Amino acid sequence: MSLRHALLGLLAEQPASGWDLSRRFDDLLGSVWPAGHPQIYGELRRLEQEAFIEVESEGPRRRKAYQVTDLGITEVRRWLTDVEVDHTLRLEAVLRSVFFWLMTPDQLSDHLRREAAYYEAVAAGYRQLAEAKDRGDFGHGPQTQSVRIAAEAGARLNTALGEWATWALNGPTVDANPAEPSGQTESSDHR
Amino acid sequence: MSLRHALLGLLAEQPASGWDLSRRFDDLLGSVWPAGHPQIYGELRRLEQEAFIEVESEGPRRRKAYQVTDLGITEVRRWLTDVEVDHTLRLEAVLRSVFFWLMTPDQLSDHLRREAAYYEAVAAGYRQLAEAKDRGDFGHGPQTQSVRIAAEAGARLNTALGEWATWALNGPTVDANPAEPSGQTESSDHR
DNA sequence: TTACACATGTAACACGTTACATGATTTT
DNA sequence: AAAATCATGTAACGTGTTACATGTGTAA
Repeated sequence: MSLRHALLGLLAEQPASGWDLSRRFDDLLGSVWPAGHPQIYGELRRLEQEAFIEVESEGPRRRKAYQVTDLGITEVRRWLTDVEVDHTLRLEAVLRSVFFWLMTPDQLSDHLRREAAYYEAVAAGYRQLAEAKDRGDFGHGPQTQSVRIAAEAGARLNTALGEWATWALNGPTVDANPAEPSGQTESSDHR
Repeated sequence: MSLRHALLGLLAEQPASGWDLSRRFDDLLGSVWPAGHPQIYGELRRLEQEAFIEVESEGPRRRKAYQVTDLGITEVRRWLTDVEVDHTLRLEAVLRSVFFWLMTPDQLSDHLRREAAYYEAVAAGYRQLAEAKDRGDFGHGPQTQSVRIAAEAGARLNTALGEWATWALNGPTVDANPAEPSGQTESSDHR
């Protein structure tokens, strides 16, 4: 039940309509938490009923902007501090890897090359976003900083996946060294 | 619709019952693709109806072991080679980071420390598994090798997340260097 | 005036989780 | 004899996706 808290969190920044929120999910959050507009509108209706949000204004073409109530703010904060993080992750790419032995070597290397390229491109996108934030292109408010942290995750995760695909491509059996030379995390390693 | 293909893939290794498959998801795949037993039994029924699998044997306490049919093998292979990978990922931890600004500095650093510890522990587990595979504790068959690759992903991803949390803890603003200096790609997109 | 972006919603379906129910075999 | 584990399933619910439906304001 993260969607409702995500919506509350976004509304804590500034009032927004279902449309706006839908956009923000597509642009920003979509890559870690996809949400289609039907789900968003539905959740907004429920959040309003439960008094976590209220209509702030009504605009042109029947746009309705919502804002969080105090109750809503309290609720996001409670979620952030008191509710255990759900660490479940869903990664089809890794699931598939368990079945790589069913592919021919040619199919597999083709696949891995595509994957590596994909992840590197995505990682580059996040790195650009991170740099823009660091340059101050979006100000230096606390919200911007939070997004900066999220972008860092996007960069690091996709970089890791790209490197993983490349590693797998070069035949892990040939290369005898394990997952990461053991040891603790030094700052920026690899690459 | 990855569950059915995952089931076919697991059955391609060896015949197994719903119970066995449920266990393998819990132990092995659960961390990248969770599936409860009700879903598994349901999917098995459908797979049997569609002739992708068939009952191999019936054991004690009405255990039913299934095996893949040729049609089933063809279907997993088709999935692996012809169906685009769904790159959607779902990571509550990263979603939350967008709302870190709603937490007090104390709450946040406490949170990040826990997160870092969690990911490091999980990463260590995967590294152990990887080492065991490399030592040949499970033989050197192609299936083992695929699992080795999956374990590598688990190690790398969780290491990356642990490092991310540590990085975030040390105040990203203070540390001026971006996500990873390396190459810059032309105005890249992400999504 | 036509097309496009804005804006909201419903309905049907697919997927996933939790709770409940049942019973057989093995271990203590 | 009781408890634990093996083993399968149903029902209800919650979440997420796709397709469909509708209409408004703005720019070409």
